[in-house]
Amino acid sequence: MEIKSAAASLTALGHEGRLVVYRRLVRAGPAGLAAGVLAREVGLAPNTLSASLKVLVHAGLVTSRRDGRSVVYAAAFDHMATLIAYLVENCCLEAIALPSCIVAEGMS
Amino acid sequence: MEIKSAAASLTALGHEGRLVVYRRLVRAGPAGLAAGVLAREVGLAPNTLSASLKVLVHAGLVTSRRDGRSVVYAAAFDHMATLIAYLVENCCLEAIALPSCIVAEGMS
DNA sequence: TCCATGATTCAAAGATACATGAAATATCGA
DNA sequence: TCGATATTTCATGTATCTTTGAATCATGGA
Repeated sequence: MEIKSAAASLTALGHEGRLVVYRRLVRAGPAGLAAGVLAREVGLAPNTLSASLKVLVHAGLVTSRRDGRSVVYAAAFDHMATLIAYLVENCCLEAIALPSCIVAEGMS
Repeated sequence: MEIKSAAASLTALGHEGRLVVYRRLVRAGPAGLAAGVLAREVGLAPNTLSASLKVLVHAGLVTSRRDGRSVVYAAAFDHMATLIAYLVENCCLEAIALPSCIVAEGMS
């Protein structure tokens, strides 16, 4: 992962509202959640949530697909795994031996 | 780690300039680096760097101590370990079994 | 086709963040 | 104390972010 992508991902998550949204999507698992359901659950206006999701999708942390009238959003677990690996490799002490532990057994 | 602290840390790192600064401090290890040296190495004006360091310190990611005429900054490795643990616990799939691997062997 | 539902886009306003020159503060040595 | 070095603070202008109401777009059913 390049530094620009890492910074974009960190910025996207560095907003309490978006972090709440992302965490809710993580709990929803790969099946994801429709935008409307998500809006009700996290207590955001539909347009506000749409803006937050746009940032998360643009950063690569979330994917979307249309399902009938709904648009279903899901956490991109592989992207988060890559981000965590970046932090471990670049932002930790003596981290050379760790990534395999995280990436291999971790998430995705 | 609380969500507010996590968001603040992610925001602090979600800025390419600050991420570069933080990575340089990580490479410097626990001994840290003086502000002036850091400014020269990352190519930032002293006052600009000072502002970036202020954000990182406020987020808890970096510590500072005065050493003579210099102020030495160092990465707070334990804080980063906590942040990574937060991401693994809250933002990953089936992460229940993982944190010990990271926190125990990881960094700090 | 027409309507209802689900979601996004647009525009505008207010709030924050960013970088920078100039000034101020802190420390040390002469 | 005086000057030099190291760093921070302040003030400023600019840019970006965030939210929200209103309008628009997309889909499916009658």
